[in-house]
Amino acid sequence: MLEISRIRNDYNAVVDGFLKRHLPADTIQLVDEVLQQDELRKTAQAELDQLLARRNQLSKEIGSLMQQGKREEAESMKQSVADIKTAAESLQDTMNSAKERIENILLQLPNVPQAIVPQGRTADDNELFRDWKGSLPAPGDKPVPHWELGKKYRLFDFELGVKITGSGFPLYRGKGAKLQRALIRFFLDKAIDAGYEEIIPPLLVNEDTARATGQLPDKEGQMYHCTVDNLYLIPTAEVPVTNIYRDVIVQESDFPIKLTGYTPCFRREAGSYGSDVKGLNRVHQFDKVEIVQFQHPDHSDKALLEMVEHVAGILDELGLPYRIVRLCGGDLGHTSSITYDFEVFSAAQQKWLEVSSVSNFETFQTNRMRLRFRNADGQNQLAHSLNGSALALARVVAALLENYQTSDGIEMPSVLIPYTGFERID
RNA sequence: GGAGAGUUGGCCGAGUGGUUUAAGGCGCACGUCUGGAAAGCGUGUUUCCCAAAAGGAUCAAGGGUUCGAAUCCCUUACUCUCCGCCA
Repeated sequence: MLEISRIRNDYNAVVDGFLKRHLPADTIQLVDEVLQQDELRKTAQAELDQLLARRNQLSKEIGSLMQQGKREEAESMKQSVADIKTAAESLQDTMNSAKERIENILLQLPNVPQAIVPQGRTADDNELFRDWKGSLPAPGDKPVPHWELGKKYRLFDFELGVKITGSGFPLYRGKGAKLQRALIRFFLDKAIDAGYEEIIPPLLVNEDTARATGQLPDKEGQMYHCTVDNLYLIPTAEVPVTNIYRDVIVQESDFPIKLTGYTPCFRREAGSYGSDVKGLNRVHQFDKVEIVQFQHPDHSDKALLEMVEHVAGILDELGLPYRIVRLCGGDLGHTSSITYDFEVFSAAQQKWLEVSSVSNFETFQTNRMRLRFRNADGQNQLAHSLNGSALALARVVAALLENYQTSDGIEMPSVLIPYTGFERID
C-alpha cells in the first residue's frame, strides 16, 4: 500500500509511474480522489479534535462542580456537552467514511515503478538484463520433454495426482522425490551460507497476514481459501515469512534482516490452460525456497542486486542455461517497484521458463505491515522489504531433466550429488 | 468439543466511574557522582493524526451507557488452565 504522504508530496512522480504501468485512466483518477478524501479527512479531524478538547475540558469542570456540591451549575453544563456530542458524531461519520474510502483506494493502487524500470506494455517489452552467453541445446538433438522422462524413469506421476487430488497436483516418487528433496536442501544451504536465517512457517495464514503482503484483496482468487476457518493456503513463503515483522519496530542496527524458508506453494491458477500448463510448467502445488530481506531504504537497491547474484550463482552451479529479464512497467506485479525474472531454457520445449522473480517492494509492503525502524533522528521510518525465489522447484526440475538427459539416463549436476546420493537417473 | 480464567506501555505489574495527567518496578537513554566503573541520585522513555505548537486518539478489536469509561453493558478475536480427543 502506498503511503498517502507520498501521493501528497510526489503527485507527479506517482501519476507518471502509473502511466508507465499503463493503468486505465479511471484508476489513475483515483489518485486525485484519494487526495480529495484526504483533505476532507484532515479538515474533519481538526474540527473534531477541537470539539473533543472542549468536551474534555467541560467534563473536568463538571466533575469538580459535582465534588463541590454545585449540582445546579453542573446540570446546566451538561446540556452544552450534549450539543458538542451531536456535532462530534456527525464529524466522526464524515471522517470515518473518508478514511474508509482512502483505505479502499490505496489498496487498489499499485507500487510506483523505479526510474530504471523499462517502458513497455507486455512481457514482450521486458528488457534483457543479462543474456545467456553459452550455446543452447538445439531442437535437432531431439530432447525428450520432462513429462515423458518422468514417466520413463518413474520420477513423478500426474495421473496419481489427479486420482488423489486433481490436475496440477503432481506426485513425486523414487529418485524423483529424492531429487526434489536434494534441491530443497541445496537451495536452503546456499541461502544459509549467504547469511539468511532459516524459517519453517505455517502454511495456512489468516486474513490479516494475506492482506499485509498484498495478496488480499489483489489476488484473492489465486489462493486456496479454507472458508470454515477463514484461512488461506500460502501461495509463497513470502507471505508468512514477511509477516514475522508485521507491527514491529526494529533498530537501524538490526539491518539487514535476512530470512529464508522452504515451503510448498499453493496456487489456484484459475483460468490457465494450454501448453503452458503441460507437465511441471504450471501446477497448483510446487516447492520453493524463498529469500526475504528487510533493509534500510538507502541500501535496498544494493540488496536487490545481491539477491539477483545469489540466484544467478545457484543457476551457474546447476549448470542450467538462464537469462535475466528486467520487467517493464506494464508487466510489473502490483506490489513491486522493480523486478528481475530468471528464466531457464527448456531443451525439449525450446522455450524459456520463469524460475525466479526477485523484487524490491520498497515501503509498499512495510507500510501495510507497519514495519518501521528508528532512524538516526529518532523518528520511526518504514523499512524496505525485498524477496525472491531461490528457487522454485518444479520448473527447475523440468529444465534439469531435459537438459541433462542422455540416450540412456539423466546425469546429475556435480553440486547435487552429495544431496541426491546418486550420480544419474536410469 | 466441554468448563473456567485472562488480555493494561519495550517487559513485569497496580488500577471497580472524576487529583489516572495510566501508580510502582525492571529495562533503556542522558546527566550527576567517580581516577574509571558499579551502586546511589536526577531527568527522560507507548504509538498514531496534524507542517508544527496547542490539541486529539490510543489500556485486545468494535459497538453501547454516561456530562465523563482502562473501569459498567453487549459482540468478536486471541491467550492460558483443566477435561475430552489426538500424531
